[in-house]
Parts: sequence; structure tokens; C-alpha cells
Amino acid sequence: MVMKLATWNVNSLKVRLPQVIDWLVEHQPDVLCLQEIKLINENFPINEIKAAGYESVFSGQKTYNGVAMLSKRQGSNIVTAIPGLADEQKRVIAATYGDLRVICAYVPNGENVESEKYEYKLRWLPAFTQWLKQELIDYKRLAVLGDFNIAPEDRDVYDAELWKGKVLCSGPERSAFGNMLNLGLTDSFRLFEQPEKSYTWWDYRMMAFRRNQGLRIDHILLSEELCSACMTCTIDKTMRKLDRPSDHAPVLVELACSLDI
DNA sequence: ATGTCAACGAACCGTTGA
Repeated sequence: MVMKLATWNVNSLKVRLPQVIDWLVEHQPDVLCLQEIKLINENFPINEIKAAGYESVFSGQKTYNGVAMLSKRQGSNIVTAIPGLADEQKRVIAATYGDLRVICAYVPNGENVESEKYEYKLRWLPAFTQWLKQELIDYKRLAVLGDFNIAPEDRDVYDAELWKGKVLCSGPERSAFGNMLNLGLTDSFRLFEQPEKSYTWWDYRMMAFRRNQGLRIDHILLSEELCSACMTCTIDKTMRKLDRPSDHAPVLVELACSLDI
């Protein structure tokens, strides 16, 4: 059995819903994590997604942020906040599917390293990491998917010199990312040979996508047990080529297991 | 650094955030 998990920052689910439905139908993931849905819960398109054969769990807010998970089977033990962190912003959702635990995260962007939003990001990340530590204790099969807004290494940046020390690439952010890996999580993308210059986000401006001026900031982290079952991790650039694309591409893993073990 | 995009509120634009 093959299990598929995916993540996609859709930059407005209202605008991207047709693309999301198409992607679900084509790829049939077991779980698709979405970020930046930018919807209040009352406006979540449950029925349209149900018509495509998927259940939804979501945590939205007006205008900004918001996360969701779409899945073939119903999720349980849903959590929509980081324990111990006072945070108005809807950035995480976790659910259990069979014996699989999935966390969907939209890490703060940070704006720039001088910004208060950067300070918030650097407060948010340790709280998130502490939560992951506990989740790893509670669940052997844990997958953490999302927009981390961190490019882990220079090879994840189209121009590392230009971006050196800048937000998404700064030392403190990379260190915070390393702290997650040190818990026993693995960046699934780097389990495999990958094309050079592989990215998941390209600025809308400056024809950045056409020039492949991107960063790899969307990730799928796997616990040891899932890691050993992971067969592929790929970035689906096709969605970024469509009309009215999100600025992020979906990332997808295939695991040699099923939800029903 | 920015040539774009999306949402919002209150005017068909400017602001915010990414």
C-alpha cells in the first residue's frame, strides 16, 4: 500500500479552490495540508471538497493565515493551537488518521529581520518545537507538513549570497529549523537525489518563476518510523505554471504503508 | 530591491501582508 501526504500554501482557498479540487482528484492524496486559506470557518467550502471525496478539518480567520487538512478518512483528536502559546493567529492544525498523526503548520513569515514580526517568528518557533517534541512522544508515526518560511540551507536558495542573513535564510531561523530535526524529524526531500535548484516558492514579481528565482521553504518532516517507509518526495511545479497560481507549489511524499496498519 | 497578488474597507483606490 502507498500512502500519499502533501502540503500546499494556496494563498487564498477561495481563489484556488478549483485548482485544489483538480489536484485532489488527480493525485488522490490521503492527506493534503493547506496553508493561507484566508477564510473564516463559516466560509470554508466543506461541500465542494466533500463532493471530491474528501473530509475537511480547518482553523481559519478573517483575511490572513488559516490552515486546513483534507483527507479521505475522518480525522480525530484535532488540535488547533500550540499548547502554552498565546497566539491569535490560526497557524496550526493537527489530526490523527488511523495510527498516523499529521500536523499542518504555517510558520510566521517574519517580514524582515528588523521587524517585530521576526521577533514573533523566533518566539513562535521554540513553542512549536516544544509541541512537536511532545507529539513525537505521543505518536511514533508523526508527519509535520507546511510552509515553514525557512530555507534550511544555501542550496535551497536561488541566490544564497543575495539572501545571506535575510529573513527566511537567517542563522536564527535555520538554527530553529535544525532544532526540529534534532528532535528526530527528517526533511524528507533530502532523503533522495533531487534536481539542483529545487524550490517551492517563487515571488510573483520580477518573473521569478520563469527565471526559477525561488526558495525551498515548504517542507515535509517525518518521524523515524515514517522516514523508513518514505519512497519519494517531490515538488509539483505544474500548479505554479497555471493561470492565477499560488506563489507556492505543492510538495508530496509517498510512503510504503497505509493508514490501516 | 520589487515590475505581483489577495483581502479589506470604503471608495473604484490605498493599505496591509506576503
